[in-house]
Amino acid sequence: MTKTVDDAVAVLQQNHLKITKQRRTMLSFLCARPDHYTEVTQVDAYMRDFYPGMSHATIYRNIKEFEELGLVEQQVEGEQARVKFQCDFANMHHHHFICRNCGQVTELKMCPLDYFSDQLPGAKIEGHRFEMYGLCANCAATIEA
Amino acid sequence: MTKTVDDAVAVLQQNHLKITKQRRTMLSFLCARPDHYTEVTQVDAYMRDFYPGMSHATIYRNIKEFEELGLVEQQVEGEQARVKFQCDFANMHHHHFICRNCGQVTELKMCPLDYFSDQLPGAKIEGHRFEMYGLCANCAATIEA
DNA sequence: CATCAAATCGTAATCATTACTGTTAATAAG
DNA sequence: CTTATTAACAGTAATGATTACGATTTGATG
Repeated sequence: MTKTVDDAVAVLQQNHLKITKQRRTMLSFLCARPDHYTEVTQVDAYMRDFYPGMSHATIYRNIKEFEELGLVEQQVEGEQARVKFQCDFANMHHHHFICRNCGQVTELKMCPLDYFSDQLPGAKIEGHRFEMYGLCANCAATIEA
Repeated sequence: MTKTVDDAVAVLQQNHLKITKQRRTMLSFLCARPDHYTEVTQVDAYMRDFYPGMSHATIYRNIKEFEELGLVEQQVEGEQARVKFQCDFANMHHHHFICRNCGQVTELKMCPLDYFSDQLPGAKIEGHRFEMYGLCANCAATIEA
């Protein structure tokens, strides 16, 4: 079920987007960090190191396009945005637990929406956001020691 | 239980912060918009209109201080930050449903954390974020018509 | 290979937020 | 009430992420 760079490139093709070496490198970079949100500024720094003189605009535009295709997930929380390779393009609805130490993402099953919708009679619920953070089991064990 | 500007000012006093006319005006502005998140840029615009030549820094600094005292709630979602007068300084744990049309905030009872903690054995959950948005009952009825 | 639209570059703009420094004014003590 | 102290403020300018734009390059297609 976990997708690879080639899977992502195939999606680009299917949508008549051009396969450039920059895009391939970006996807490769993101794909190498599965289950981790990476700060967009770090993606930017890496790309501009890899392709000296690469434009900021290109990087941000590509992230936006990748997101529209479901290849990555973006999160705009506070200061700067973060982005994560979407290992499962199927776009299943899910929520995340994010470890503040190692950055690992755990997908949660079940959605809290079910428990709340009956508190809002008449309202039309269009979306929601749910996220948990802390220390994953590994880091919790390590740090406590 | 709903707090007023004077209650907020009292908190400033208790914490040995000075009561300036700027701060009073800010709190008054925010207090007049209960259950609504206001964009910080709008607070900024209003204050600089009220006190021509007022400094951006003062406004942002005050919001941060108000937040530390629990007088307001801040939300940094995407583009610009939003802020809301905290009618209940008691800092009870709760979540929000936010109407995208009128901006009304409904506080939700019950916290989804309970339903998820057992999915993360060993992890140390330090925080979470939950939010729902859409149309409140009033707006849903009006817009549908 | 030739074509053409899509991607990219490179520069500069935008815009929210913050640093910094000298000045003002709220508070508490006399 | 007067004064001393120091937080709060004004004003200017910086920062830093993100985007606009015009010129150039390059991937896809035949």
